[in-house]
Amino acid sequence: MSMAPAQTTKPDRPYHHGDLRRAILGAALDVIAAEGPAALSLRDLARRAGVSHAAPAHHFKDRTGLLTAIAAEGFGLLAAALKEAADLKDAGVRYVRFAREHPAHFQVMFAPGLLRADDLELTTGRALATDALRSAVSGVRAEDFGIDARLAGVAAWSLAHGFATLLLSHNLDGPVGDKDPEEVFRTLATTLFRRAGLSGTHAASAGPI
Amino acid sequence: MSMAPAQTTKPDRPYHHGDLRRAILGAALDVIAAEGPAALSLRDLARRAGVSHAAPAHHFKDRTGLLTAIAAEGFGLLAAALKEAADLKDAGVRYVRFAREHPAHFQVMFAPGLLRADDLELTTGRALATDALRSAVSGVRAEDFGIDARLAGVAAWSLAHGFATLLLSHNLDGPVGDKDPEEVFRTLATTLFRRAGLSGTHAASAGPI
DNA sequence: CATTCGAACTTGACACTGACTAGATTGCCT
DNA sequence: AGGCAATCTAGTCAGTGTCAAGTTCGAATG
Repeated sequence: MSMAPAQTTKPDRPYHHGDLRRAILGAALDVIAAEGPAALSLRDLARRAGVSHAAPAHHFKDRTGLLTAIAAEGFGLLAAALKEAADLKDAGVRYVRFAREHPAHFQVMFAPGLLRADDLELTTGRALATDALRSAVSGVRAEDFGIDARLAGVAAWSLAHGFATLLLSHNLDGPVGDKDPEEVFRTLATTLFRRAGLSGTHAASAGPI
Repeated sequence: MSMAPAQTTKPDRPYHHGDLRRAILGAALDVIAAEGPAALSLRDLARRAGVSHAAPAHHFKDRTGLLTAIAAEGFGLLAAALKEAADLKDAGVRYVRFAREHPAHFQVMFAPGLLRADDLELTTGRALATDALRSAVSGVRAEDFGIDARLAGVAAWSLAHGFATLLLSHNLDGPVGDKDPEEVFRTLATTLFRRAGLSGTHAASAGPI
């Protein structure tokens, strides 16, 4: 939201913006959160930052590059959030919280058609996040669940991802109402995973990471 | 571009295309399934159908109208598929199958930023689908599940939607591998919902949360 | 301190897109 | 047949992403 159009009398950023990359990213996140990735325009972002229309292209090669940078940053943030999860259920709650706190990142992260799939920062960020997710699942023992632990991870991920996605697309406004979504999800996950032996209480032997 | 005789070579569609609306829809579904909704261009669709660049605008007012029509059609198809579900788990399997068989519809249906929210066909289609989903959940009894039946619906929908979404975005290529996704989901749903009393058969009641 | 050098940014241009308008063509209906 | 409404064409306008070439500035180098 930087309101400074750099209108002269700005000795520290007369020509160079100073932190244009961050300014563009921030504006892009605002637009995406409000109107979706489709409504994003590089020229509009440049206008908001008070720079010329082609300035963004110097920091992000093109539109896809900007989206890819956002997705990579999102995976990094998600990995950091998941890394501190106590157990699988907590990881799910953190997943939902991440989607609510960073809706723009979340949307872009799972829109592969908008990203440069072979980007280095993106792939490493994604690897970090999947590692964090995998370690959260590591506390699950196959005999407790009845199926492959990998499948338990798929189940947990699907539940959290579906809940987060439906939440962001306003498809749960009715059922969830004004209740705290994270609390609703916690109830859901507890009920579904409890009797399946995934409550995480007795699986403390396998620490995180 | 094209000179005088233009398309010709098509005796059965000299001036009027015959079924341009369906042709545009079909081409749009192909493009979306292959490259996502962002890569969709009305002019490109017109080119594929061999008509002028403004012809699609008569059938769908604008780009948003086209996407909205696709979403409405998708909700209708989904409602039809869910209506024949035997129980909640079967409904989930059908949900996943729908996403795999109609990936373009599925993507657009849950991208509210691309749609005209107050469109009549869209809202009625969505109502049909949610009714079908609700009736699939109606077999669930609260005392069997430990929580509100409405929340059971949210859980089931989240699981199926998350699985389908991750599948379409190629995030489950590793875990699922070459196995049949619907079979994997059936296993997942069975394991998660069995002990929670949602298998479709009556299950033993148990203590609350 | 002066020079150079490269990164950050600007300017200008091109092809493309969605949206709008007016007009041409066609099939259908009475 | 005549007319009418749906269908499609053709032209235009503003907006967009991207490329190429210039311009400005900070900082390292001599």
